[in-house]
Amino acid sequence: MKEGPDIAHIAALIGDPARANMLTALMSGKALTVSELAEEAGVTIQTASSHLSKLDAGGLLRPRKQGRHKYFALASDEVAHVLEGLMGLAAGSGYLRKRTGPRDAELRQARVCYNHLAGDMGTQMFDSMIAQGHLTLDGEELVLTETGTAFVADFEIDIDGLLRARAPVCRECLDWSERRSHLAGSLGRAFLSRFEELSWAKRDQKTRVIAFSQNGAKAFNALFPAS
Amino acid sequence: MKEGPDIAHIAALIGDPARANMLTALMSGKALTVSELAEEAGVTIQTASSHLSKLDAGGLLRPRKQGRHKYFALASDEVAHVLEGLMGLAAGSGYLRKRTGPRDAELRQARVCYNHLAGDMGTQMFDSMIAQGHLTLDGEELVLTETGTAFVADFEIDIDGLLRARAPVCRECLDWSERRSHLAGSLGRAFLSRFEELSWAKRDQKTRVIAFSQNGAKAFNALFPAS
DNA sequence: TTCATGGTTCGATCTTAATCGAAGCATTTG
DNA sequence: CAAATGCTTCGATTAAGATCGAACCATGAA
Repeated sequence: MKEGPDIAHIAALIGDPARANMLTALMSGKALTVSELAEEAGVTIQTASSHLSKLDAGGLLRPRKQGRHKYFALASDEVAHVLEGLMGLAAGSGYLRKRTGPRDAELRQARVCYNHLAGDMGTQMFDSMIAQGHLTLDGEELVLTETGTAFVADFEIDIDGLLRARAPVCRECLDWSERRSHLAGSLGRAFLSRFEELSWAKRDQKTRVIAFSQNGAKAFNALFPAS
Repeated sequence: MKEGPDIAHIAALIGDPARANMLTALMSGKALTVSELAEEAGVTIQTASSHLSKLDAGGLLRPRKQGRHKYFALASDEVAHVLEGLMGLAAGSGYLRKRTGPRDAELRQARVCYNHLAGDMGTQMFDSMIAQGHLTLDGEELVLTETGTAFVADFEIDIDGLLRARAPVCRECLDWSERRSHLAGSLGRAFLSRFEELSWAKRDQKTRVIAFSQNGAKAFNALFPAS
């Protein structure tokens, strides 16, 4: 009589108010730090840490370390889907949660992050490459597919040179404004310098802002269409 | 911080092992009495009664009194849908209550999910109907096409009656074992009872297994060929 | 190096709620 | 009517786990 998945364990994970608040906050799709999630849930950081490791052990979260921060996001669409279903059951009409307020508009749109493109356009490029099948997530590792390699070569980036070098070619980097992934690694850097080479974009050395020309932005959007 | 639907409360309801067992038992679609559910959950009748009134208060159940018996069934397709989703998450993270045995294989192949067909054969039926153009996905919504209506009527299902009723006819339901959609809604239920009517299949009353006869399976495969 | 910051681990406390015995209703049957 | 059955309510016990202070670890900055 006791066959099948242990639904009680998973439901109990979601069933604690503090954890439910955290999960709800993560429904935005953004990754949040431990302290931010503690704040959202209204508990201390120790408590939040304990909750988050439980949620992680239950497979509901996808943690990523970056520097001395630890970011958490929902593990998959399925998790979000179940949470949505639960909200429906809870007879939910409009549930609104405050989003991170808009900061400096230019910095948010496009800026330099370790020599690669970050900000709104960075995440757009990343998402688009995933959607087009140029990049794919193999577990924790980000890999360039066959079509991706062709795509990059077509853009006149010396992909063979990058591959020969020992540095990691593709890396995910979490965006501080968007809280979503963008492309880092040697390929990320190559893309940015190619944009500059083509005069699509120009960096401001003092502010980290990247200014795209009108034509550059148009070309960029053609190459990396937003879904 | 108390605005919006209280997902923690409803998840906590599902999160107790005894209650989860009861809900899982009700996934068969049958209405069960308090004592049967107590047996299923492995608790005394008093305890079961307490659990059931909580589940009812949470809107997860639909109780019906009949003489001195009280029957409980799941409140809606949505509830069943969320439960299946939770099973998917639990199965994905490897939290199985029991290891995969012979019974498990049967469950994967064909089982009852709130009175409709789930498991391998459920997804096969769903995929086949999509492939044949009987069903189509209009955005988020699943709709029965013109040829689909004819197909269903041809199978001697009272489609007009279903359409007149207010309940949703076609719904997607995500399968926890297959991780794919199968057909739910009143049409899904009609199909399963028609299979039983034709003696193609028979449900096991204790488990959720659906056993197809040899001829039944043959006829099923002819009607819903796997791509 | 030292300091500051973000996160984790440990231990003790305390709240919540699951559980069941016993008694109380309600309905059917004899 | 009384007896039997199915379920609910009450109360006391008990076990689980949420919480936070304090100490600790790791990373980045000065």
